[in-house]
Amino acid sequence: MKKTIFIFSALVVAILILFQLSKYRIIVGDSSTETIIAIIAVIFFIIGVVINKRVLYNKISPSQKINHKKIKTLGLSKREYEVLCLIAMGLSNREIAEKLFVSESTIKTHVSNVLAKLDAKRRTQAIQIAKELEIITF
Amino acid sequence: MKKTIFIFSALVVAILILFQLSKYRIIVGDSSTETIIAIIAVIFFIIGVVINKRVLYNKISPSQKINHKKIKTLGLSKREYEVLCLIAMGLSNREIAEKLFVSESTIKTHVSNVLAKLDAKRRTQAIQIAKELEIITF
DNA sequence: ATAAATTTCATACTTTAGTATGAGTGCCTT
DNA sequence: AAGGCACTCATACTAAAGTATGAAATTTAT
Repeated sequence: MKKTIFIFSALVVAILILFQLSKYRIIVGDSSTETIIAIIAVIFFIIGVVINKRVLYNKISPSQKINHKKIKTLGLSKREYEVLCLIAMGLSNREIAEKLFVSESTIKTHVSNVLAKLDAKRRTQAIQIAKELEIITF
Repeated sequence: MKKTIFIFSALVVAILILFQLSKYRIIVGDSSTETIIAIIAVIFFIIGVVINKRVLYNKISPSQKINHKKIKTLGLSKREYEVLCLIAMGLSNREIAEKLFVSESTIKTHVSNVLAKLDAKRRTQAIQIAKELEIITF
């Protein structure tokens, strides 16, 4: 947020400088009006692109970012969340167990807890719910 | 593609008209230079935003659109694809059966076919693969 | 340091999921 | 009309997934 304010302030200053510069040059007459207008046009075109990219990025990115607060609200532990991510990657309980160097029954316990906390009946439903809650990415 | 060409042509024409107009007005002197520069700046700013939005849209949208060609390539039938979508929504075989008014064994057959065609071992893996192949949306 | 939470594991069981096989029906195409 | 394809269904399995309970070890917090 601080970055945005800084960038916008810098932009405003740049614009003011540009206007003064263009005014001075026109009066002095050491450059043609068309050139100055063209430069301003290009600069504002670029500003438009940059600002729009920033706005669109903020619109799109939230759905791709993980909501850490919600994970805490749900009471998901570190390990449980880890298991949830591996479920979403399409791994079986055995594969998850091997990946985390624990027994399959441990994973089953974690999965059961995850399902209960997400209020899901199946792991496929858990994936769907976790996605809607923005606690996992795709 | 035709639309893009048309819009760009229209933009170029608009720009040319603007330049001529500004030149004329400056000579005639019925408007201040700052005003004209400001108008041009605003217009180019808007053009920058619009063009950037168009470019970004084309970059983002492909990942959100369904690749119908790939569905055909995989040999997925209408019904099988339907079942795949319901799997991705987190439904169980029984729930899918109820939703499509067929028996659970029918769904099992479809699921088996889907898994074979997607080269998946589990339904969760099928979701992941289908997503990567861009045949389902999230 | 002690309580609370997390992680681990096991056993026993129930429920889904997934496979294999065979078969009937309807639709479209050649 | 006959063959191919998609859809349907059933039976009989095997393999996972998920539940319940209890318990020990470890970590974290108060």
